[in-house]
Amino acid sequence: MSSFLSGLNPPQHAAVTLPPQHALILAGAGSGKTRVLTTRIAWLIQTGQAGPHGVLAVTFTNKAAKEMLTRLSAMLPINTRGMWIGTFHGLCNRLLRAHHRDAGLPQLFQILDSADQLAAIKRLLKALNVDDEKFPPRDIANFINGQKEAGLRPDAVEAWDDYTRKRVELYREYEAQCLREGVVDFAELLLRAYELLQRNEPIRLHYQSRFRHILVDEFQDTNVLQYRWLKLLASGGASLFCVGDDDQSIYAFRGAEVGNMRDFEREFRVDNVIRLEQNYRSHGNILDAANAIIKHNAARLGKNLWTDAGSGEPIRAYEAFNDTEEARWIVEEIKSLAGEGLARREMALLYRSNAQSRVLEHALFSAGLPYRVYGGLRFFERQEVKHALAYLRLIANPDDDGAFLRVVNFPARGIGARSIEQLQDAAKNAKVSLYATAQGGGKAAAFAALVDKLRAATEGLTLPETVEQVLEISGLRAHYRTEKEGQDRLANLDELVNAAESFVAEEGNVDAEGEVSGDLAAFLSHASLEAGEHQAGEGDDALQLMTVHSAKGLEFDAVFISGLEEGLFPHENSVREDKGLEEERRLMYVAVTRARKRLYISHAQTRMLHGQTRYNLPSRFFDEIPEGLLKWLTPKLARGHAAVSPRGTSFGASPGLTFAPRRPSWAAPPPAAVVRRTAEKEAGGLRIGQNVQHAKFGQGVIVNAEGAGSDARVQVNFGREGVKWLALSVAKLTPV
DNA sequence: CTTGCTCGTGTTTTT
DNA sequence: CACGAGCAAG
Repeated sequence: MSSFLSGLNPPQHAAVTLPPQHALILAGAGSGKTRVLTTRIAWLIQTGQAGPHGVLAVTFTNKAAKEMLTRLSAMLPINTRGMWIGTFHGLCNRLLRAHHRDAGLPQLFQILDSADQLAAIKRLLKALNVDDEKFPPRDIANFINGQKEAGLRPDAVEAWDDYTRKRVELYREYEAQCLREGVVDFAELLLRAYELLQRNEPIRLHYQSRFRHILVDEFQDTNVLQYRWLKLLASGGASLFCVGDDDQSIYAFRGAEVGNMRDFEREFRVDNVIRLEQNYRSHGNILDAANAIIKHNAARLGKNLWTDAGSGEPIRAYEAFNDTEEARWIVEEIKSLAGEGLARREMALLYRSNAQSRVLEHALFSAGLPYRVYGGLRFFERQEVKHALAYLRLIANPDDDGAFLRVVNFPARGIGARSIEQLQDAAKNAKVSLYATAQGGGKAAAFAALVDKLRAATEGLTLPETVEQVLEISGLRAHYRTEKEGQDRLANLDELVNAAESFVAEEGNVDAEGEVSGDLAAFLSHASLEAGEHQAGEGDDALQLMTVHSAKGLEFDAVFISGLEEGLFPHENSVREDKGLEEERRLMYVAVTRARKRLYISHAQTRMLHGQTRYNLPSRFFDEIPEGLLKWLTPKLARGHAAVSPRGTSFGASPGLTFAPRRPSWAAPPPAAVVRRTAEKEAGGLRIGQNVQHAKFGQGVIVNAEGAGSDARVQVNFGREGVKWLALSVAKLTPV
């Protein structure tokens, strides 16, 4: 019958053609998860079991949602416009726009991204005279988001100590401020949409009877509130089809609850748990390594990936002297892969944290290798773009104090800190917005008039024209034209006009009503929710750089995982938390399973971090990969626990001897300054950077030293055992 | 009011 | 190192 069913393997076929009922699909990496999801939707529609508008499909990223829509329209001759396929945040936004009155929101409410939220909290603390040392804005933001993700409003939060009571009070004040200004943050989108459905029976019944089939992608990433949201929608008799992989749960830090998978199975009495374990992506060695790594985790639902592809190449491992040298090696390997005919866009360079991209980018840039960085500062997060958006937000909603403050004096128009403070006091007393207060008089009145002028001048214009007018009238263009480093910023402002153009041109973005104000609101939502992955050069053949987190869901022929060091990956902050290490390991699992044919893993002995040199041990993840799968490209130095150094002198035979630098012959010599610094820190014959063995703590690396003679002490980083100060006269340290 | 400087502090991952 | 906050001079 349907051609799109052919080619599915038995479990995939079973999942796609399951009769309408609750189902949990445990889909391993590369097992055809997205294909199953989209084919399921196509099958439901083609067999007449559902109409396009009776399906709700939820993803976590815009990329995944877009992918699903693309594949769906390739399979079925239907118009996917108007189908409810999107991210949790996107769908909730849609829901709240449609029912803004019932949700208690202004029609043109604005969405705060995390940076906007942080700024709003800082502003709140200042207004309430709260000490931001005692209550760091970041912590407050985390606290508020955490409560919202658990579905708790301030009244519902239990506070047992003064500190928490104060934070709850701030939460309450923050809510009031947001409501006053007509803005909502990310978590608020979800909570408010949930409450709307919960409290408003007609609306709830409407959507419950409309969506008979609810499909969820990356179910392991759902938080408590998202799961409740799904349950609420499904409680009218719809069937919930959840696809997930507990081994790829890497968002616990932002509230994701893997336990939702077990809860779902129990609460919905799911008797259809289907496992997709055949991997179509990676060669055998890569898959074996991934399986071996994830086996070290205790809390798993259990699943073992297999492939009928050959074992392929071994995994290449490399030990670099420092981060720069690691980057240099990666560049060489990439050049040679390109020489073999591999496209650059099929190669990815992954790292644990964004800060690591600098060194790598530098090396790539010097080598003239085209590359593209994902994440980092995105288009809609750039300051000049945010300024422009702030003006647009003020047109849509002049009560948006956050937007007001951002641009009231940008470009500079003589409204300084003092005037703003007065304005804020007046606004607070009158309980109105800054814009309303500004209309009173003074220099600020000129700004309020500017906002009015913008609104009048853009009345009836199309969205791109509106943006164009705002850039001119606000003086942003003029400002950046005079600034010497303003060329890139000007280009970005032009790009914003383009973005508005393509936004309008894109199918489904313009509502049937077609009002400009509606367009503007939709565009601003788009800017907040989709911070702008569409960057220039998307189609170019460029090497892909990104964090492991943002690599989830992607695949490449060749993958480099860099910076595999204790403290970095696994990250030191995670090792302290009890469930943290398992999440790091899942992260490693995700990283490894991105590779189709070639996998390269590397670490550096020393690395610059926070402006100082850090000495890290190789990551434990090296040890968790069976040796037979690895091919070390560097001599086996002091690696692993039983390693024996090929060079150097036995400490016991000649105590007090200064050892030869551990720097291998193939590495470039360190700069003179480093040598000098090293010499200064010499103590008891051991050097900073020296690897040592301790009877109890195992292997470590000396990171600091002080004293001399019998008082000599060294500080040793034992990796997972921690960093310790040891007296040389007492501790037995053997160089390795 | 603006600009430019110093100082101190700090980063895991993101919809 | 790099950014933000805080302060002194134009």
